[in-house]
Amino acid sequence: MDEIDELLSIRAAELYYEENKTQDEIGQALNLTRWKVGRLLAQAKHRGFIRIEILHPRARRLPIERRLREERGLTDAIVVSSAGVSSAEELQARTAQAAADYLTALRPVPRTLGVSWGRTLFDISQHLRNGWATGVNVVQINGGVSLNRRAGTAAATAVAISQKGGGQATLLPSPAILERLETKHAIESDRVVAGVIELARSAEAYLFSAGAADHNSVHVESGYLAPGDVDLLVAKGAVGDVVGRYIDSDGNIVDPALDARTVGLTLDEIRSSPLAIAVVAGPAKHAVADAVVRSRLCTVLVTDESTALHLLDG
Amino acid sequence: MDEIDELLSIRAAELYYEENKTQDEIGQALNLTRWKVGRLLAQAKHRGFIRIEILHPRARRLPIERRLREERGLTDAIVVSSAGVSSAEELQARTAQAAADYLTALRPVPRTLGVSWGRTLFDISQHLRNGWATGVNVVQINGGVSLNRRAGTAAATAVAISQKGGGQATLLPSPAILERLETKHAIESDRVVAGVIELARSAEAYLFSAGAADHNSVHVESGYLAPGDVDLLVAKGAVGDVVGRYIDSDGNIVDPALDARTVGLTLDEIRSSPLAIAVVAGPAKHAVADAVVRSRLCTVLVTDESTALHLLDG
DNA sequence: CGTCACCTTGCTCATATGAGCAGGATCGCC
DNA sequence: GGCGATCCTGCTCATATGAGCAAGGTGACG
Repeated sequence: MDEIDELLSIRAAELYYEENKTQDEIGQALNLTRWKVGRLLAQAKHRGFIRIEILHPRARRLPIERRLREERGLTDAIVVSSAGVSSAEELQARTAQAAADYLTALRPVPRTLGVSWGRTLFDISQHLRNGWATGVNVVQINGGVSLNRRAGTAAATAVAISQKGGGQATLLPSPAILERLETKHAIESDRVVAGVIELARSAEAYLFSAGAADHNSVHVESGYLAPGDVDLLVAKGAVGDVVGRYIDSDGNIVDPALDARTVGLTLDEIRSSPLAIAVVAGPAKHAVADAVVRSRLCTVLVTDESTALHLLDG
Repeated sequence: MDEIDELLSIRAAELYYEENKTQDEIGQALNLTRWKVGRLLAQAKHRGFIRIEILHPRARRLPIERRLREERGLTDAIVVSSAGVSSAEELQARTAQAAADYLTALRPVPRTLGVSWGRTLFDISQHLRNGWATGVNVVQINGGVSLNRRAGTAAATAVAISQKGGGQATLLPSPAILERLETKHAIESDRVVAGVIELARSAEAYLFSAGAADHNSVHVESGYLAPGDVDLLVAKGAVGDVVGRYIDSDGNIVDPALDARTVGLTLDEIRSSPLAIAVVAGPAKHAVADAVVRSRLCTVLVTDESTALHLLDG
């Protein structure tokens, strides 16, 4: 295609897309046959001169979703558009909304849904509509009795999801991480706790997010880890955590001793589930998202466009 | 349009624009008739959810051009797209290219073209192709013997335009601004200078740019004005200059005394021309561009998208 | 509860567009 | 300059889309 044709294809595109002329009219205006105009427009599209964006908070990027499914072996992928996003909060909100939409549309409806907790999960619970399902019971899959004043968001999350879904919530009455291994064993042998974990193991689906390994982590905020602890984990290769368990870029546990003191389902238990929905968004979580997908921790990923593109780059 | 339809229109748009499905296929996928799908897509477009951009250095914004013609009374307007522009230089280059294109396509071909000088005009001269016209003579319309080492760009500009257009250049051998009024009168009464100005008055078309009233001005760079002089002009309301004459936002001469010492056509002489092409681009020139268009100094404007939108906002 | 105005829906029909093909131009190669 | 391969052009025909219309549904109001 020479320069003259390239220019013509731009003129044609202007008339077609901005002025809503027919290819025939454009042909008359530019002294071309309408077939030539059609070919010029096809060329312009093919060469990437035409960009079509859908500007809407609920817009998704289907081609990227397909690539994620095909190239990264996911059962399903939901990628929200970043077009026109102004703030990180907006991106988070869009992703949470998309996750809520996905849950709502999920068939068959899981009778029991295992959930983690955190900012993302809380947002999802808030975006779910009342009556999004009927009879969906929720069970926590990792410890989450918070040590600080924001105590209760973990519980509130599970309760909101279950109530809006017309079911019951079963909370895991345990801290996320215990200081001593013995305490962890003791708690796990508690009849109630053991029962909840057993129920969690039998859940038909899991819904969880991932945290970045930095000082903004909910584990730091909740007091389970000190900022210095996180630094140590990062030094050992941690990129983030899933259900409280810190992993490296290959999805392996970074610190087995710490992991042994963490209450909840193991990563392998989640990995073996036929339906594990991970919701991960934001630039800070690119690395964890990659680890989660690489190590097949999830079968379904809900994320934003730029995170998705990051996954596909690798 | 309720929320459910809005969402459907987004889903439909994704399938239509990103997945290239037919409206019929979309209908099957979403359980709608194809007519409903067509209406949803029309709604999505109408509501501004669909943005189509032409990404190309030569792309223009025809709807904005039309608005400029209709709302600001221009004979013609050329607006280059800002989509995908990374640097100010790129914007300047695009605009210069568009101006060169406009000149090349201009019919009837002007026998004599009056030009000003400056960075923009130089860029235009460089973007013109050899043989862009045959027999176009060029005459300078304002003084421009530069006082510094970059002397010669003014002359080079006029010569390049005329040579590539198969004609002769007539230079105005005078400084842009003189220090004393008497000197200005003396120069103007010089037979050669008077002849050139007479020729300039008879030009069939004018091509000029406008400068912002700031320290980057070519007048400062060339030594005709000191930075402090510009500050004074700004204090008097100057927004920029056209052919060396500083104007306020209404297009009026800001400093009559200074203006009297400026050699070249007057603004009214340019204003009375049936074809006066102004080329003005860049955020710094929004104010001058507005003054130029408001005071009808030009009949044709070549500019960039954001400047054009600025003009239409007022 | 009836009536009317308005909006939505699913259609028919005209138009716009894309696929595929045959003839003709263009180019490299000898 | 001859020859074949390739690309380009303008066509026919099938398909996709938008305009306009009549029927049905909805809601406001008496």
